[in-house]
Amino acid sequence: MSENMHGNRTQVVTTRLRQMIVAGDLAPGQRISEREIGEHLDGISRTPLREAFKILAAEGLVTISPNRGASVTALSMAEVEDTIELLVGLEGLAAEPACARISEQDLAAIDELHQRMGAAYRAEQLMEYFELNQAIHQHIVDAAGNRVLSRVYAAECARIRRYRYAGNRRHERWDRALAEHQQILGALKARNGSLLRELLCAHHHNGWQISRALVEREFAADATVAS
Amino acid sequence: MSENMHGNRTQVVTTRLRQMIVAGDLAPGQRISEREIGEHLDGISRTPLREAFKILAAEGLVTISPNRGASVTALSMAEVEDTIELLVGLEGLAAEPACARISEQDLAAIDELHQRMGAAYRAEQLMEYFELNQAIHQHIVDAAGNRVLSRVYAAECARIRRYRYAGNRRHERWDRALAEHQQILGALKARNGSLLRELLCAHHHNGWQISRALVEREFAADATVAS
DNA sequence: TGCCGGCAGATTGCATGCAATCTTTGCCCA
DNA sequence: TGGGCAAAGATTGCATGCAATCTGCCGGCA
Repeated sequence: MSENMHGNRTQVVTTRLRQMIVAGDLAPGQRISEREIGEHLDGISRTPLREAFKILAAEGLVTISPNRGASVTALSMAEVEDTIELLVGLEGLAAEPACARISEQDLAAIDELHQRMGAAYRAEQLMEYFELNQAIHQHIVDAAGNRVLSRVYAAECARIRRYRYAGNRRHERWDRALAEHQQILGALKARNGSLLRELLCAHHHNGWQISRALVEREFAADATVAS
Repeated sequence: MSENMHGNRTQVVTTRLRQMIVAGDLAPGQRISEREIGEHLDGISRTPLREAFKILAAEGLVTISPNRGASVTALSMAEVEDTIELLVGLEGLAAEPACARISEQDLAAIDELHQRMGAAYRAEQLMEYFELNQAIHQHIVDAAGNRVLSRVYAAECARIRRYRYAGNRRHERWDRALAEHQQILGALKARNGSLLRELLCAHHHNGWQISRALVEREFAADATVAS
């Protein structure tokens, strides 16, 4: 099956490492030894691995220290908050054009995601719920039709994904978040840009208030491990 | 002086290549052969070069095609416009917090940049004027105190720097731009965030109207070369 | 003349070897 | 016993070699 493997080892390991970091399989701050991870990933050699590290470093997912190699980037609380503030701002920028430009087809697609998120909520499937939630927000941003905005939004989401996920472990807020999403969808369908912007902003504000404590606890745990 | 060169070749060539691309020494679309550029840059070997390419690709400055190597990313007009729209949006996001948080020291620093930009205008030094202009906008964004916002803004600026520069070749608008900057500085000093946001938005809108034709001509020229 | 197949040169993708640097261990001495 | 130093082992940084792929050219054929 995998006979012809010339030309995409770097690509493959970059994607796998990115997934592992974003999903939290590798803990923040954890050192990644070239040889060690290489043997763990199909016995890949060091060259494509090193290239993957450089890419992920440019994305902010790993940090490279000279002569000391790569480690999973450990963000500070301040950095996570700055990033979330930016993400909210970006969604705000997307709101008006998204309302103006979104197609019926994309509206239906988001609607379906919303339905599936509701199902995940009822089944109490955390991961599924979380990913659908993220997907909905990404789709709204995409609807604005600005490729660069979409790319930046996706990249910054990935960078802090692990931390936000930690902040969603408790589902106390899920029902309220669902209701807010319902409103958001309504504003989008009504093509009311300014309302959509306010709803999105409030949605994140509410969400972050709850998540924050959990994320802080996560930070404390990481600090313990790291010491 | 440069005896001990172990451990930063990748870093060095990445920086040099980035400068060359951003400044336009390498034309958009131009293929970059590993061996060729390696010999041109101190006879560096291919390994650090390839790592540099991966980094610059992640930044969007070069494009890597499988088995065909790296080339300077050639942006479409739409991509440049999307990026500028995003940059304006980001400045808009920065306006309020910048007004709220900027220190007298940073205000003075921006003021000095503004003075120097005026001097460059009178001396008709295009490059100097352009760079000071960019620096002022970056400082305003930085003043908002959101590191992530600053980083994203800087990265996207770099990506389209070459195109914007092309749009500034004519200095018909320089005097008006200077006057607008004066107003912008005033709003910042008065800590009037909403006014600052509007001024910034109008400033870019005006500027882009003028630049656009020149950038389009540049595109036409590039297309001719590329064909 | 125009098109297609295939061969040769060039180029990229990856593995590996060597040198420089870092880390750890263990010894010596106070 | 504790601190400091040195040497060995481990790890990264880079150069280079080889295999896979691409590009361009040339001859053959319709």
